[in-house]
Amino acid sequence: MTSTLPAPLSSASLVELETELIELFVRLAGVVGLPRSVAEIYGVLFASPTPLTMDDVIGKLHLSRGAVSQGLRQLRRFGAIAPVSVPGDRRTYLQVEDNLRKIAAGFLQEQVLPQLEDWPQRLRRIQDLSRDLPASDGFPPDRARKLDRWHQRTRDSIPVVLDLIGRWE
Amino acid sequence: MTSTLPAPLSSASLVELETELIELFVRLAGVVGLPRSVAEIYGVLFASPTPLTMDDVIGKLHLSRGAVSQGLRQLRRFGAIAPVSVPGDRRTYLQVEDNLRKIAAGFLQEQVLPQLEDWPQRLRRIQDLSRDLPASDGFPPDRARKLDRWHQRTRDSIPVVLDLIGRWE
DNA sequence: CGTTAAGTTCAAAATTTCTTGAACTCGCCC
DNA sequence: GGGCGAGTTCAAGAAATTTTGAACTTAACG
Repeated sequence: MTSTLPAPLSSASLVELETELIELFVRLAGVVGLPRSVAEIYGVLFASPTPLTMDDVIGKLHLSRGAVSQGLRQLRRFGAIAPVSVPGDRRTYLQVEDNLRKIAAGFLQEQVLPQLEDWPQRLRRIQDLSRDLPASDGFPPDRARKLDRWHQRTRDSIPVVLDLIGRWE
Repeated sequence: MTSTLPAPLSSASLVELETELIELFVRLAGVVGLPRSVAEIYGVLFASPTPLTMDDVIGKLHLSRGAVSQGLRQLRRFGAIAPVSVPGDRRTYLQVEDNLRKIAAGFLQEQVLPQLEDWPQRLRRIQDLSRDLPASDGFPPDRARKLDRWHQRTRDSIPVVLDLIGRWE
């Protein structure tokens, strides 16, 4: 166990269980397009029964301080980890969130929705252009309508999916 | 409109509508981690009322023959486009699939599920390791169980999600 | 205040991923 | 069979992404 409060500066390497967990999360991260380092960090924190400091994490992985700092930021951004403070200790301890619904919701909110934000304007523009076009030149008008539906249905589905995931743990 | 049957070798560039559609799909591709070129190809095909040949696509995009060939392969692999043959014409024409359910299903099947395939073995291994570990050394056993549930729920949810999407178009 | 430790930032290096283009395969037609 | 056009492959190059590490910021403490 690493980092009791006076911080033993442990640089213990990974035990096999940690390695396996990390490998699992690395695969998962691949699916959603997150870098390996982020998965490794999450894996280390997931394997630990107690919150760890940044230096604990660095000690366990072959990653620089900078990489860990940025990885932690990403994980915090979508709520996959939470900072914990311990009175009388300057350092910030990191604790995993292991409620998948919360993580998924954060991920959607922070990494997916921003990408879909300007769809309405773009779709309107596409509708306009397709109307102004010589009908013979043939962008099929049902395609424009179809895109609209894709957008609406995507937006409508997100809460449903979150609700679905919400029934999980 | 490009490529009537005797193939006019048109190298027309993109009209604005095409540019806008492509930009839309490029964003979408970003969300699911597909390269820009794949999105561009899909955009060109989506904009066209009739199926196009590979050379039509090359003529419209700044992409080499090789890149287009590989991009088309990816799109075919998960059913986002379909090859069409025209009697008396050696070339293969490409037609978009614009049914989102089919595309999503193909994508899950080909790009996501393979990544989750070995979870059962990995999870069993993790369970074993965590049992063999000094309990004091503290991988919380509920975490191992939680991972199991993540896996089960993920598998169970895929059909539900596909069904949800299935109600769309 | 000045010192120090924790954590962040960012330009440059390393790595990974994508694209190019020329060589190759395949099947059709004469 | 030989030639040709359509399409694929893959090693090398280009581009994008990730990581490093040293300089910087911030805030706690004496």
